[in-house]
Amino acid sequence: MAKRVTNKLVRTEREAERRKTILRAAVEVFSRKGFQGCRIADVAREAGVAYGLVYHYFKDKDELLGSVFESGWQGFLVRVQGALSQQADFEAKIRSVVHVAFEAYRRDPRGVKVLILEVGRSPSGGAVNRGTEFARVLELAASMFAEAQAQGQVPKHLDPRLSAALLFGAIEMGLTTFVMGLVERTDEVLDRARDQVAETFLRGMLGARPNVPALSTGASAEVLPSEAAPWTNVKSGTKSKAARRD
Amino acid sequence: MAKRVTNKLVRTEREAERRKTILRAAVEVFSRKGFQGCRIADVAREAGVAYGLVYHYFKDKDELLGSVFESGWQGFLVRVQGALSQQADFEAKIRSVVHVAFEAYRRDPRGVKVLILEVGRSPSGGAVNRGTEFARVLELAASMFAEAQAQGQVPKHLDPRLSAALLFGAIEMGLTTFVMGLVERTDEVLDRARDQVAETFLRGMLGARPNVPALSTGASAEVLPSEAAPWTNVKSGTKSKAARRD
DNA sequence: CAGCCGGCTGATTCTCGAATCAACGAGCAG
DNA sequence: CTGCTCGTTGATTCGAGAATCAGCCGGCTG
Repeated sequence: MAKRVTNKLVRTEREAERRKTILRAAVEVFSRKGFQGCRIADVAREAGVAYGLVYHYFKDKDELLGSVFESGWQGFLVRVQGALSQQADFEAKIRSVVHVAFEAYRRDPRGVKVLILEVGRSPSGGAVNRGTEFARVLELAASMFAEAQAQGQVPKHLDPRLSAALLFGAIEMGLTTFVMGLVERTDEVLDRARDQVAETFLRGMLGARPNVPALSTGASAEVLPSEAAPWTNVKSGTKSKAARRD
Repeated sequence: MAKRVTNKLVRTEREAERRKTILRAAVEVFSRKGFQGCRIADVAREAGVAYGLVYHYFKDKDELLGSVFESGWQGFLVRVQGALSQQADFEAKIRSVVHVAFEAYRRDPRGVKVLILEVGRSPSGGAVNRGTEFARVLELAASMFAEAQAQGQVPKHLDPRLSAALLFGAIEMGLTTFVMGLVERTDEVLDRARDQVAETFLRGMLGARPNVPALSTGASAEVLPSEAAPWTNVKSGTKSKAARRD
C-alpha cells in the first residue's frame, strides 16, 4: 500500500502541474480574446494539450474561468495581506498596496489584464460569481481604512468601503492606461505612474509632491518573497525566473 | 415630388424612432446579460419587435453594440464638454465632471453599467473599436489637466493623461460599487459618494474635508439642460419619465 | 515480459444562436 | 379601387464551438 500511495502522490503532482499549465494557457488566451470570444480549442492549443484534456481537468468552460479568477485574486489577496501586515503607518500601507499591484502587473501583464477586464461580469445563471473574490479584496482594504480612521490617521467622515473602492479604482485605471496601450510600457514610466497613483490618492491633485517613491524603504520588490506567494499562483509551478514573458 | 419628400421624411422619422427603441432595448439586455451573453432574440423581444427587424436597422450584432457605445459615450462627451466650458476654476471643473458622471448614473444606471462594463473589450478582429470613443473622453480630460498645469493650478510633474485616467478611475470605481450592488443605491448615499470622490481626487485621503458638495453653486442638476443632451441620447426618444425601471 | 490501468487523445455529436430570405400587409399613388 | 412599395415578419439555414466518448498508449505491476 505504501508504494501505491507514493505513486498516487507522484501522479497527483504531475496532474496538478498539468492543471496549472492549462490554467496558465487559459489566462493567456482569455487576455487575448476575452472569455466569451475564445474557444476551448485555443486554450488546448496554447497549452500544447489535447482538446479533450481540458475537460478532464475542468467540468466546463465556466469552471475554467472560475479557477482562473480564484487563483488570481487569491494570490493578490495574499500579497496584499502580506504587504499590509508589514507596514504600521497608514501612508506606508497605501503605498505598499499600490506597489504590490504595479509589481504584479510588471510581472504578469496578461494575468492582470484578465482579472481587470473580466471583473464584474455576472452570468445571470449563477455559476461562479466572479465578483466574489474581488469583493473580498475590497473588504480587506475597507477594514484597513476603518482601522486607520479609528487611529485618527484618516478623516472620520469618509466611507471606508468607498475609500477602498477608490483606491482600487485609481490603481485599476492607472493600469488600464497600460493595458489599453494608451501609454508605452517602460519600467520607468510604470514607476512614475505608480508613484503618481499613490501620491494622488493620498494628497490629491492639488497636494501632490514630486519625487516621492511608492516605497521609501529599500524593501522594493521584497514585500513578500516571490516564491512564497507569486501573484497568480497559476504561475507558481514554473521556475521562478519565468517572470518577464511578453 | 414635394409630397413624396414629405412622406419620406415622416417615414424616416418613424424609422429613427424604431431604431432608438431597439437601441434602448439593447442597452437594457446588454446590462442584464452582457453583450456576448445575450441573444439578438432577447433584444428583439425586449423591443417588442420582430427578430428580423433588428437586422434591418443594424448590419450585425457588432454594429449594434457599436451604436450603443457611440451614442452613449458621445452623449457623455457632450455633457462633459458643457460642464468644463462653464467652469473657469480647475477645482470647479473637476467637481462638475464628477457631478455629470454621477448624475448620468442616477438617471440611467443600466446605460452606465453597459458603458462601464464593456469598455476595453477589443475583439482582435478589428470591427468597431469600443475603446475609441472612451479614449476621446480621456483625451479631453487630459488636455484640461495640461491647461490647468500651464496656469499653475496643478503641479507640473504630473502626467496629464495619467491624471485623466485616475479621475475616471475614481469615478468609475465609485460607480462600480453601486453597479455591483455592494452599496445601497439611495440618493443620499449617491451624493455623499460623489462628494467623496471629488474630494479625494482633489485633496487626497489625508486632506479630505467634510461636507463639501461637488458643486457649491446651486446649479446642481442644471449643468446642462436635461433635454439638450441627455447622457445617452439613446433614451431621448421616450417620454422622459421612463427612467426608473427595475 | 505480459497485461492492465488510467491519463490522454481528437474525431464526432449536438446545441445554440447569428444571419438570411421569401412572403405578408399597411399605406400611398394614380 | 388597384396595384405597388417597402417596412416588417419569423421560420429556415448554416456555421461555430461546447461537450462527449470510444479507443490509444505509456508506464507500472506482478
